[in-house]
Amino acid sequence: MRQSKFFMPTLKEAPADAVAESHKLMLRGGYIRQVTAGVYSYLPLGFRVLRKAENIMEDEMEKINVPEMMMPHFLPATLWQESGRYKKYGAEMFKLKDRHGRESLLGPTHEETFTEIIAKNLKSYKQMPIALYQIQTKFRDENRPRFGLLRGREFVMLDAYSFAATREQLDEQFDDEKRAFENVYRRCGVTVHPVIADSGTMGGKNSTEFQAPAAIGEDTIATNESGTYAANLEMAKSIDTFKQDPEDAKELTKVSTPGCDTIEKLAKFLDVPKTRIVKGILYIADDQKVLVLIRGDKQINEVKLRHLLDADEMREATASELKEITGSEKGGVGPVNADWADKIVADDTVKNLYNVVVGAGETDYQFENANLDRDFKVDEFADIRTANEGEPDPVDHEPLKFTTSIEVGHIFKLGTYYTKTMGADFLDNNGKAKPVIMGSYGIGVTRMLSAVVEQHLTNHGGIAWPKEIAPFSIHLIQMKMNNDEQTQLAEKLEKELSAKYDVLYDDRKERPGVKFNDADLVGAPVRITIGRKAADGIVEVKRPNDDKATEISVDQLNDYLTKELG
RNA sequence: CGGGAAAUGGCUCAGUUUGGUAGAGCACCUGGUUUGGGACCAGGGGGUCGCAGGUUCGAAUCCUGUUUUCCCGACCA
Repeated sequence: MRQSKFFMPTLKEAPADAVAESHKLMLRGGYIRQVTAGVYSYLPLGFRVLRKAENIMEDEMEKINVPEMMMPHFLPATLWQESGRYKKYGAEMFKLKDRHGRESLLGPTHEETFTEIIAKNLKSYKQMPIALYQIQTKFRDENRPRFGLLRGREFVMLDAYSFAATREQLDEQFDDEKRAFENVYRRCGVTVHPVIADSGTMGGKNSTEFQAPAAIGEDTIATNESGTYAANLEMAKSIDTFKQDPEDAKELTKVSTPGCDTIEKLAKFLDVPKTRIVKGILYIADDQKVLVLIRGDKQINEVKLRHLLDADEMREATASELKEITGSEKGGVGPVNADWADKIVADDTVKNLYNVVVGAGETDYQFENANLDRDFKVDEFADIRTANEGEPDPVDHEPLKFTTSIEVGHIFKLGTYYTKTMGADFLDNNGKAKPVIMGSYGIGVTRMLSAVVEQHLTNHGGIAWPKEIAPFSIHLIQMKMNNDEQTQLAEKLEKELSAKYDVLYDDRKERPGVKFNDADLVGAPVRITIGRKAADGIVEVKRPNDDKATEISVDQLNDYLTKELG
């Protein structure tokens, strides 16, 4: 490809809107341009990278015998009403009406569509196990799109769905997909950690996210040193090392604590450690009033809490609800005489505490010396706290380390939720009808590109693309366009190398600085410069992270390229 | 959805406090000089200052509304 014909609008300065390095570089390099919030055009350079990533995915799916197909973007609401997700998905879904007033939507994901096609066309256990996938644009009306391709309202996703007659088949399919995904990430040059994840309110087991550590990730993962434990922070478990020495129960005493509406202030005012305070927070979970208790030094993890309560909708009570229901404002809410609560749940850290401070059910008042069972009751104990960095992991008891990361994939054993609700049955070998067992596997393709760039920034303000997804393998740069020897050599090399590699030949009449800076943004694994010594058959080669170029004779070029590019 | 910030030429930004009819650098066009890490000189084109009202002799600037974008948080099978 001749660069003079290649549309690659580079920018000297990044638009002020861009914050993430990957976003800035993709804008500056002319990979993408924003059309509206969370929606991007893929310019030729970006499109080449996208295509290469997709090709790798297609290759890996082919290897595990999963065929590609394509579902429509435009879907009828009826399909989603069947599964019950039309309402549940809520504001996140782009909804629209056609001229007849029929409700429709732009697909945010395709469980329903795939399940339906299986429900109608797969009838026997003999046809299973089988899996299908597509690579396709998804639409989600995100509340807050951000960081370029990281969270878009329109994005490309690979979504695969497996259909099995038995659990064993599902397990095998799951392992195949997992292996295929790991191959995809490896070939795309993304470092990922498979972590234990939340499978959401639709259920599902073995929920595994592929998390790519990066500076601008939206998630936090907790890992241990030896790699035996890795979990999304919203699911991470840790061991609580705090132990309070047993004490005799003292008399319950009400004390005034003016203005103490946080644990911080309260601990200071009463001069007690936070571990001697139990905080109470009111949650509204599917219209139930749930008082949640946790030791003062810990934070509630709402994902764990939601799982415990098995709630579809759950939120913290508003300030006015709090006052109305408990009679106290923030800080004074506690479990003693909390008859208003439909349920009281507590984190495990609330066990084995003696003479603690709890809210007295009255603004600015606390009880001291409260004791479990004597002064208040708990309906259920569970781990509902957020793990802290440095706490021992639950497997090998090593300190947990937190890392921000990008969720570039999510796989899990979906089970029979969709097949049951949508009637996807098959006959087993006894002629008995059973629901098909599903698995669901997704890669955020465009998001993954952000992750690749975040993980491959160079010291020179450019990108070092992994060779398999680099937009070009070789960037051939001619220094002086009016030098015949250089032109001859460049055109010869362009022709020869193009037979084996993707070559971008910079034939523009630009100054060297301009060409080199653009080359840093293109980020090809090998840059070949044709300059002064062209007549002697000597060129220069450089990789994105090399500080200097190396002179090499044209005869040696093939060996060098084979070594670098294969 | 809650909080914050911003919108002036393709990009980065100044001008807004104190109203007087729009500017710089980069980019672009022409000519010339240059040519190994975003050149220099000269000349030139391009903006009804997000939009709509209002105040005023006069609004980028003041007021009201509105739209859009970004950041933090919540949300995100």
